Amino acid sequence: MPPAFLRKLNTFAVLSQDDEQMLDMVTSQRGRIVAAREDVVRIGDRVQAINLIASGWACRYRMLPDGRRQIVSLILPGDICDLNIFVIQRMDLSIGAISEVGLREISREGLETLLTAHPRVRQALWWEQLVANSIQREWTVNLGQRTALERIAHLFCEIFTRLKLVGLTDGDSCELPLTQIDLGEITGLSAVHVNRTLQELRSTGLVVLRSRMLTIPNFGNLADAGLFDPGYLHLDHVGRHLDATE
Amino acid sequence: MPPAFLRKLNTFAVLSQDDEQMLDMVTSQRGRIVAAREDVVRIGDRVQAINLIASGWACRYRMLPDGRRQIVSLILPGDICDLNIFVIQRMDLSIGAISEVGLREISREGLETLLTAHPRVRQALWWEQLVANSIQREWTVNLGQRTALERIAHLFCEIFTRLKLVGLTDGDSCELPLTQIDLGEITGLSAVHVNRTLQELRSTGLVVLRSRMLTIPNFGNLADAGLFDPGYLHLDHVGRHLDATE
DNA sequence: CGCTACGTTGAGTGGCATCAAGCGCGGTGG
DNA sequence: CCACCGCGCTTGATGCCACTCAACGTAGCG
Repeated sequence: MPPAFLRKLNTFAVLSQDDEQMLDMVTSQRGRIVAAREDVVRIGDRVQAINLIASGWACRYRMLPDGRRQIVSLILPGDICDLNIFVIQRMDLSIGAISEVGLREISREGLETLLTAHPRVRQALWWEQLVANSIQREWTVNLGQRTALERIAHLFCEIFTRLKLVGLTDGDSCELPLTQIDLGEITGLSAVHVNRTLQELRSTGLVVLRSRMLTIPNFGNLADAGLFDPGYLHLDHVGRHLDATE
Repeated sequence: MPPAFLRKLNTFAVLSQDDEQMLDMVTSQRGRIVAAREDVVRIGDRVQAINLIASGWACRYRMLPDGRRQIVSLILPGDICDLNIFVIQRMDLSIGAISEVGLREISREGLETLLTAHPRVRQALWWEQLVANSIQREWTVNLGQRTALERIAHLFCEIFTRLKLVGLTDGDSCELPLTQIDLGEITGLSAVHVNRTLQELRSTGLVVLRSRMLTIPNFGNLADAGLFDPGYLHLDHVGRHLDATE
């Protein structure tokens, strides 16, 4: 199976073999492993390279002075940690590993080559950014307007859909390395209330959740419960060539 | 006084006279006026050009099927409605005018000229985007972690700071064309509770609010109340040349 | 086998929503 | 000119959703 990020970019533009080779070269120069619950980069760090998540889950988060913590976005396999970070000197928030994370680093020169000499890759990367922004806005809606149950249902729908895009689902199941505390910091709820809401989702058969594995027996039902409309993920754009692989 | 957007871009990069002339040309080709409470663009609309807000306030918002509405971001004078929208066919959310809005349209060709032939403008536009993303994340924190009073205090600090950047403050005052309903749809609170929270902010002297005018007698106090840390607005980057104008 | 992290459960509380009514003001038309 | 209306602001009463505090269960692990 192709790596997640290739699979993902390929859905946003039809890449040539040449494009893919260049991508492979640029992303296989340097990498590292970050243990679960460690920081990938910390707020204030000097920006060296762009990190691409090859495996594992990470998140962007911000702390308030009194210790409250908000996870502002999830970074799943194939996702890039902020392209536009190159115009910045220092990180303006921290990125933490949720599970063990495998990183690939993209150097400034490598990125510039991609952007200038590979227009289809450039297009795909623009899409990546656009979708990331759109997700960020949807989270605003989630936190501002939805009830606890809707928030969690919506989150699960989003996660499942994003993982499916990069081939990390298995039937109606996928991994879910988030603790209930994590879920609370994503949805703006207390861990206790997350627990009770999960029980409700379970008892109504909307989700099955055990040993870090999420199963969604009927996606439509969960989507209804979470008012999930996948439009903001812009899957409608997904490349024509997918017809061949699906 | 220079137009807001020029003033803003100039804080993100030092523009030459040539840069400014080109910007002026590109943005003065076409424009339109949108009345208060009308939509600037509607979800599903075909994307024609990039809109730049020359005057007035607008907002991006999303509706839920049952009528709930969330304002996901404020667009103030000098702000651009999504650069990366050119890779999209149709708008994925609506933009509404809060007060009467004066728009300038940037054509695809005009934008491409700017991005390729004017590196400093390109840099400034990247910054614009980066800051917009950062603001979006901060709103996630606001909705997820802060109390009603903190949310509104934080919002006021952000608005005042952003307006100050483009020269639209007057001492410790600025315009605030938002209704309490708008404030509720921004902060995820009911209009009734916004009202009561505003009274609390007023009675403690943190803000003065009357006839669409916001006054912040002591910015530090309000910032403390809202846990406002301006780092996410990246003002520290603001150009060296500002020394001359301030 | 104790430690730690995570999950679960119960009781009590409170922040914010909802419902409802009234007020003030500017706009509009008879 | 004034009655009328609509919109936004204000206030009170009531209730619920979600928080806090606290205790206990459970599983992985050194």
